[in-house]
Order: sequence, then structure tokens, then C-alpha cells
Amino acid sequence: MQASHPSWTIGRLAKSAGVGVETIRFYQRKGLMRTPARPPGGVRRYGRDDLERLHFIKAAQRLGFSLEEIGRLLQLDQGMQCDAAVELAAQHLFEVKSRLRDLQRIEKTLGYLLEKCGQGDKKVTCPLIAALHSNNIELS
Amino acid sequence: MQASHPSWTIGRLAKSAGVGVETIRFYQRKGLMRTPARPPGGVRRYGRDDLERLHFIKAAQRLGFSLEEIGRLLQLDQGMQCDAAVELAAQHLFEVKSRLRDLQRIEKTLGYLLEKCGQGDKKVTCPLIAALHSNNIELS
DNA sequence: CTTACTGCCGTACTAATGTACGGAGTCAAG
DNA sequence: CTTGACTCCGTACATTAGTACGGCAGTAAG
Repeated sequence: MQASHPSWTIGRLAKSAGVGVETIRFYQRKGLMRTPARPPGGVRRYGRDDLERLHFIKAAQRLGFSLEEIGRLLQLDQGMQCDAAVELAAQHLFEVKSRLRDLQRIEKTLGYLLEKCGQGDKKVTCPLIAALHSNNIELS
Repeated sequence: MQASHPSWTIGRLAKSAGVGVETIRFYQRKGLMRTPARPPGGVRRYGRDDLERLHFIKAAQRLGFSLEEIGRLLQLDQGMQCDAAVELAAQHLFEVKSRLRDLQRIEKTLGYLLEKCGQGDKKVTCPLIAALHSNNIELS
């Protein structure tokens, strides 16, 4: 059970999915997409399965999964191993939370410094530049 | 007014700053660090200024500035243009906030899906995998 | 003076995610 | 049957922030 009626060319598949042709080829090289057999003297054809797989990849990308992680999710997909998928996603969520904390720290510090810059303290030195020189930006 | 007493080799400068020698050379190629003149038949020497500049770069990196942005901050530093620095940092903060929103959306969705996976709904299909197939993960 | 470590310099490679290009083959419309 | 668009394939390039390597020169210690 592979393609329903694999009748699209790579260009039409790309267009349907809203990606570039080169992107599909790239995914094929990465093993994320199959490369259909090429009929002698013809052109490869793609079907609904391939389109759905592209949707899957894009959906996972919107959740911040890397292509490498997506590859593993797709493997699991074959064997419907929910536990393994959960483990992968939980690890990913952990990293997301970590990046989130980093960005929040940055937002806070930067916001504080910009506020300070907007208060005329800049007569002598720019507080922002001064802070970058000061060796300890980590304000509480 | 450049170096106080430029007496360190690149290796000692790198060690003081906690970066690799190659990193310093890389910054030199990028124009973020000066390349001191090489005395005939000798070796380049670095001083306190260079160390401070490395600290500046690392501090800015901790705030998420790219090397390209840091280069511009360093230019401004010469002319003590607070307004320009503020503009740069405000733009950066804007992007930080945007990435923050993305990550928060991801955290929320992923957390929701993982919760769903932990509730026995997985008998038939893994809710996580199913969601990735479903074309609309954006749950409110 | 020799040995071992650094410095210097240019180039290549890494990871991630594609994007671009050139030449040859194939397909569909007129 | 010709023409123009599209496919195929391999390779190179883009970006960001470095890291690694190889060969040659200078330097510090024994």
C-alpha cells in the first residue's frame, strides 16, 4: 500500500505542499521522503502519501523539531510506538523550555537596559554600551 | 592610545578570555578584533584592550546579539552614539520577543499533546503522531 | 643547539536547512 | 516535429559561529 494513484510530478507535489522542488530532493537525500522508482525513460511520480508526509514534516517543524528528530518520528510512525514518540517530544519540550528561559532572561536584561537608556543617563556614557563593558550584566 | 603594554601572545589572550585561539583569529577576519602589527621577525602582541574587547563581545553574545550586530555596536562604541545603540538593541529586543512568542506557542502545544498522550488515549493512535498528521495543530 | 611548544597563515570542514546552477533527458502543446 | 517547460543529477553556494589541519617560522628551556 503505497501511493493512491501516484500521478504528480515533483513540481506539482512541491506546489501542492508549498515548498520548493529542491527542498523535496533535499528531504529525499536526508531519507525523510522516499524516492519513487523511475520508469524507464520516464519521470518519477508522486502521490497523496508523499503530500501527507510533507505536511507531517512541516507540522513537526512548526513545533520546532529538527529534521533529524522528524526523521525519528517518522520511523516511529511506522510502528505506532507512542511511548517512544512521547519520549522524543518530552526531550524536545525540555529543550524548548530551556531556550525559553534564556530568551526571557535576555528580554528582561535588554528591556531594563533600554529603559535606563531612555532616562537621560546617557549624557556621559550609554548605559547599554557601558553594561556590555562591565563584566556583569546579569542583573539579579 | 591603544594597548597598555601589549605583552600577551594570542594564546595567552585566548586563555585569559576563555576562548580558543582560532576564535580570536576568526573575530579578526570578521573585523571584530584588531590584528596588531607584527614586529619584523617576531610575534604579534596583545594587551588589556584586546581582552576587554573580547569581554564585550561575549557579554553581547549572552544577550543574543549576532556577531554582525556586535560589530555594529563596536563601531558605535567608538563614537558614543547612544541613540544608535538603542535603536539596534530595540530591534534586537523585538526579535527576541517574537522568538519568545513562537517558543511559548510551541511549549503550550507540545505540553498539551504530551498530556493527551499520558491519558491512555493512545490505545488506537498516538495523539502526538495523529496531531502531526492532522493539518491543524494550532489549538486555540 | 636541539627539542618541544607556540604562533602564523591559508584552507577546509562542521552543523542545519535549504537554495542555486548547469547540462542532459523527457513531456506536452501547437 | 519543434519549442518551451519541466525533471534529473551532481555539485556548489548561503548562513552563522566557529573548529581543525598542515606546514613553516619563531621562541623558550635544557
